[in-house]
Amino acid sequence: MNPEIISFVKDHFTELSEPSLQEGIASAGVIREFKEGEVIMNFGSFVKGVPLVVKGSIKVVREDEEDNREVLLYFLKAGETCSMSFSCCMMEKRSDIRTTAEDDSKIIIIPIKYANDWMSTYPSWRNFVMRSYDSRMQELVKTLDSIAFKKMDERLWDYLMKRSKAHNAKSIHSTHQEIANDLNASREAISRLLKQLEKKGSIALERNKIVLL
Amino acid sequence: MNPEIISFVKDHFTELSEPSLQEGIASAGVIREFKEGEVIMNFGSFVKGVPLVVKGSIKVVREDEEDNREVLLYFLKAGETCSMSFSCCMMEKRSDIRTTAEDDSKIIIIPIKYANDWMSTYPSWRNFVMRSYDSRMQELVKTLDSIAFKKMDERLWDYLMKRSKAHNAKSIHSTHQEIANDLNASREAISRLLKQLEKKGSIALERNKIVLL
DNA sequence: ATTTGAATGTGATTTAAATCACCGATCCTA
DNA sequence: TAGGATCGGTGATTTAAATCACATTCAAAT
Repeated sequence: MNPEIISFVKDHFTELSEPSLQEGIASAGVIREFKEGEVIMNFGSFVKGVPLVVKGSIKVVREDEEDNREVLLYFLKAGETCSMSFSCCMMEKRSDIRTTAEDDSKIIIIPIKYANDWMSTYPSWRNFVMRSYDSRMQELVKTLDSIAFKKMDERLWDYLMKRSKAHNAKSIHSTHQEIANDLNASREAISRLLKQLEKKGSIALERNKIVLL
Repeated sequence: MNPEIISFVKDHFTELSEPSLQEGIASAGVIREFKEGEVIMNFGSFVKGVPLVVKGSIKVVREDEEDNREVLLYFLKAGETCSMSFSCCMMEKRSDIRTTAEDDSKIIIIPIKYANDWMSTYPSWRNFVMRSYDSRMQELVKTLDSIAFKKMDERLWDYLMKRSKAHNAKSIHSTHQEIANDLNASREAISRLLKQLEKKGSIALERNKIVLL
């Protein structure tokens, strides 16, 4: 039983307000920390538990079956959980996603057994899980929209906004190539569009860094 | 209490095997039928219950916020449920999708209250719901992959396969324009690609109809 | 301080698909 | 059966982005 966990839950998961559930999380949960860039879970690995993010920002991507190209699914920040992982461990199947820490991050891992039991015992847990499924689903559909309908310039802008939100900072630390990968675009196209944004005065470009204005 | 429902459940939802759950579904559920092309649920409407598909094929699409373009999300067939609807009614919010009957279809509607209660009482129901969330999620991600990585010819072929599977038939009854809408492409492009497929001997083209060979 | 490799900038070319502009064929209905 | 509407076919043009081919800039290591 880890009292630190209780305060994390109170801070970031207000919905999970039953004291006995909070105690359950504090007893069953394990805190894990990841450095920026560190891979939390890779393709093909078994998921040992449900992750509750308490600090930082997690990037969730999926790898294409044929090629080894990636699709960015979404970012997770404090107060959120990964529904994909959730269903993975419910179904006891291998992960088809990869999660990496975008920033230094802290996560509470809830072993499957508890996550599952609580679905019947705690309405608030059940609700939390359902709500989280729902919002992940919404995210996915929005991403779909975006890829289907929008042109690169708008997608890039949306992406910069999303990342800035996930980090809660106005500067984004990565190379044009990395951004191009996330958007499934060419590095040149991204460089040119970023230049345009810079000319418009929306951003400032530095090496390995983009500052939103 | 409707004995017809029990047999539908036994036939198509084998996972839901507890007799008391089956009886619950038979008591609480309402059978609704829809003709081909009929709109089952529209954008913005409140979702009154969870739909279990027992016959036919349901098309689930989402409308873009800005333009009024549509994205095809997936097809549902007998034995499946719409997670989107599920979360909609759990959250008691308006639908952001539209579902239409692709074929003449039959659906059992489970009122929210029961669908929700059963989450705690019946592990098999809970599992069914979770599994369904999972597979819808998978579908979405696959669609995402497809839009992000594949070229029109391949997407078209996948689409034809998917529709043929959903209908369980080797002929597809729609116009090139309708297919173009689903794939978010131009009618001309689809016509040309279909012609190519015909030349390769994969399909035969008729007015309003495509036959897979 | 010089090298070396990664990050970025930029022009030229190619490509998939959208768009535009029209055609004829087929169906429906008055 | 005549006439409009819908469906499908096809060429020409335009467009967004990928790709190719470099040049430049920067930062860190030798």
